[in-house]
Amino acid sequence: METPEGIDKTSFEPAYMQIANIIRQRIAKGEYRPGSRLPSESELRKAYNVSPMTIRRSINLLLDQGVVNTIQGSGTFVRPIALDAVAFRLEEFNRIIKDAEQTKVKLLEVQIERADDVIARKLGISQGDRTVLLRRLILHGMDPVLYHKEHLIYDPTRPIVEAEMEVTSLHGLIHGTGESNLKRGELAIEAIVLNKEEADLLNAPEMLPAFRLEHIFYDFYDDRVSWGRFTCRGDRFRFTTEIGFSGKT
Amino acid sequence: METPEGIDKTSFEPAYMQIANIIRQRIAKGEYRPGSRLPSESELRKAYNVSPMTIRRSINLLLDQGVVNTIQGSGTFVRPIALDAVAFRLEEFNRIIKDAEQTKVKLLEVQIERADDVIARKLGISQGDRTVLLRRLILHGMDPVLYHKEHLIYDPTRPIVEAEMEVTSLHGLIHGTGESNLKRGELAIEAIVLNKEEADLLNAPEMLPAFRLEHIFYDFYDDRVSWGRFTCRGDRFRFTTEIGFSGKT
DNA sequence: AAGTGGTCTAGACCACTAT
DNA sequence: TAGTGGTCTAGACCACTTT
Repeated sequence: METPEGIDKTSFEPAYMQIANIIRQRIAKGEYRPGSRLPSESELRKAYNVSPMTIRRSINLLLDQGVVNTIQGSGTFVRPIALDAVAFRLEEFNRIIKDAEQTKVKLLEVQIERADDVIARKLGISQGDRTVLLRRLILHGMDPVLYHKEHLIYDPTRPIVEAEMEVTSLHGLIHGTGESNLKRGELAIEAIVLNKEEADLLNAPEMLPAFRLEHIFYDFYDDRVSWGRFTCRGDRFRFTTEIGFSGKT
Repeated sequence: METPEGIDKTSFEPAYMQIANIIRQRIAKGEYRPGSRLPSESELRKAYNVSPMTIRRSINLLLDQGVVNTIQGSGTFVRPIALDAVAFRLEEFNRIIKDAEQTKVKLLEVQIERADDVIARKLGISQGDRTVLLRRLILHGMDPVLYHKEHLIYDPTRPIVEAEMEVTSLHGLIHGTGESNLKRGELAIEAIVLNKEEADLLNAPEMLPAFRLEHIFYDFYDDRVSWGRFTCRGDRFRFTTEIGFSGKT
């Protein structure tokens, strides 16, 4: 039995969130151990003096966050930390850009180019078809941090300037502002060493370890629109994340 | 106004999930466009003939999945795809291991070692303190795919075998089975080139681009327990993910 | 049979936004 | 002021697991 732990019903923070946070903190403190069963929903309901649906939402929150596991008819269990739950977010990657005033995008090249075999295959078009080649350098202060090379399928009905604004305006793409004609995308991160072109632009030694983020975007007809790659120095960047029970949201 | 779109209340799939899926499919079809407003909750409630809480759960689901955005008092809006929502999951990394029968873990070394300056700093102990060094090779068939080097803080009250089983049993760690004394961890992915030790073990050329996954784990006293790194060939592995509206869950 | 999680109802009240 | 999302109640019924 729990002490009717005080949740503040007048607070800005909704009850279900307060309860979820309290439970998470109790796990972090070691009161509820990984692998063990939480008090049942009806016990929790009495302890916090709320309705079933509210306790349900708390548990659902913790479930979504991967903090607990539920087995119907059996109970709710604290989930031990596991590597297969780990996710690396691209936010980190974007902090470079988010900086705003410090960050400038330099357009190195905009050009119509005939697709070679690689580009044709990646974009699902025929060799020799026209594409728009875009090359950009993202600078942080005077420092080049990100090199972006992208091929758009050339659409004669859409002027290049507009295509550039809409599809590849970095800010829009990264932070998802405004309307978009893109339905979905596929992304991949590779470990590489810089080639000469990339090394020159990033002001780095050739053969330096680096990350390459490859992307393909599709429109609402499921046709490919763009293929491209971001490259960044491996010695100036790492993807980081945390798992487990840290107390707060 | 919507046609009272049929949701099957006798189905295995709960109503709130059916509705969320229908809405997601409508977005994928282009019926609801990115940036535009969804029908209001009361409209949806009438259209699907369910109670407010049920429609609420559907919207909450889509919210959690990053499919929509809500603005109180204004409406629910379809979220344009954005790179800052992208997450790369380590599942991919683990598929290598999950394969089970094909996969074998070869323990190369277990040894007590005095901490040098790097290890001491990483584990928050003093130089010269004892640690347990573990070196493992994960093989897929005959093929070495992953090299793991880990340092545990030496705990004289816990025999090495047990420490090895508990803290670093790879299966437990990765899939989160059983009980665990680990509270949280910090992880980072670096782009590197293989050093001689790694190249030899992974049967790869030195200087090959590679990923390194560094990890630190903490116990419930917030003391560091283990520091280690997984290394894998960059030419045999990439992290992949998708964003956007693909229709299904 | 008793206890557990899972879904759902039909309202209520509140906070916020648009007009 | 009317419409929107956000929270919450107090029950009901179901499916499942444990004993």
